[in-house]
Amino acid sequence: MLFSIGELARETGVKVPTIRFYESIGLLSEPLRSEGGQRRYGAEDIARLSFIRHARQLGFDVDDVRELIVLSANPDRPCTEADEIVHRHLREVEDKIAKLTALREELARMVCGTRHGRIGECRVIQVLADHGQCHDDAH
Amino acid sequence: MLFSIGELARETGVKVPTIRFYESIGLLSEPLRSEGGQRRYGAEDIARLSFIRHARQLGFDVDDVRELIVLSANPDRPCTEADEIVHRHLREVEDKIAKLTALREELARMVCGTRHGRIGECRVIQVLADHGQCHDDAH
DNA sequence: GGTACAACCTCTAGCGACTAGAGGGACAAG
DNA sequence: CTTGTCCCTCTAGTCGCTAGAGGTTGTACC
Repeated sequence: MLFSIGELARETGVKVPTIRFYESIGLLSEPLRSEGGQRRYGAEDIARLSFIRHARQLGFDVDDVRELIVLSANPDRPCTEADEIVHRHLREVEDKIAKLTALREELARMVCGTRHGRIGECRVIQVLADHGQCHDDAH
Repeated sequence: MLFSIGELARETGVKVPTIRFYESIGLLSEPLRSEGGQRRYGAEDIARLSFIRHARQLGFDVDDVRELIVLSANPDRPCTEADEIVHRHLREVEDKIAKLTALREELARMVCGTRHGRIGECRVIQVLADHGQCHDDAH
């Protein structure tokens, strides 16, 4: 009926120290304890921690996760806030993709065509030393 | 002829505390000092710090930058090592793009179609609570 | 009941690459 | 000589964990 922290870790795929960490920052509430002081969890803890893990894997930061937990506990409130959080995060992800894509182009153009030159003629080093050789000023 | 740290910052676009930080981790060598103990830089410091800034903007980590600096100081050595660093970094960037793109799809599918529902029926919360609703197990 | 050993506990420190702030000294212009 | 801006060092904080030290509890087996 009650699990140890190790069992909870196995059930959810979240590492033991991470579970304790989540408790310390208030993402998980304090669990019951055994007589000897060890943490004891129930089924609802598995659900909550799985929720947290999933949100983290989707890239939400801890504050967003906190907010999403509060929202999920209030089924009657409107969906707009949750939507807002996801939309904002989606925009951030798209931003990152755009930046990384520009970066990829820059790096691809940087690579020495001739793999056997000397540093003196190496495009990599030249480009690094002279930003003017880049296509995109933004990076 | 010699610049203060603030002037170096203005020339290169690197913030003053960051310059001191780079010195502390050995990316920049220790500069001359004024009689009163303030840092004094020359033209070659601008070149080196610009090189560093550029490499950082391209996403190279500090260890890579360190290596690239050493390489750039040895024009006679072959280009292969520099090439290796850039290729490795390029692969990392491509990896990140792939992961973020998968994430974007997942998030896009998560967003509530109806913006005026309640949390109880909100896809966002449902998906978070149940990983089975995701297309991609990898995240 | 004893013993072994894995799993648990708390606490502190470290990662990367900065950034912020406190509390004070140096320098240039007027 | 004063004003004000810049500079100095040092410490601590950011984010989300992760690693390790040093000690305690729980459980399985004999």
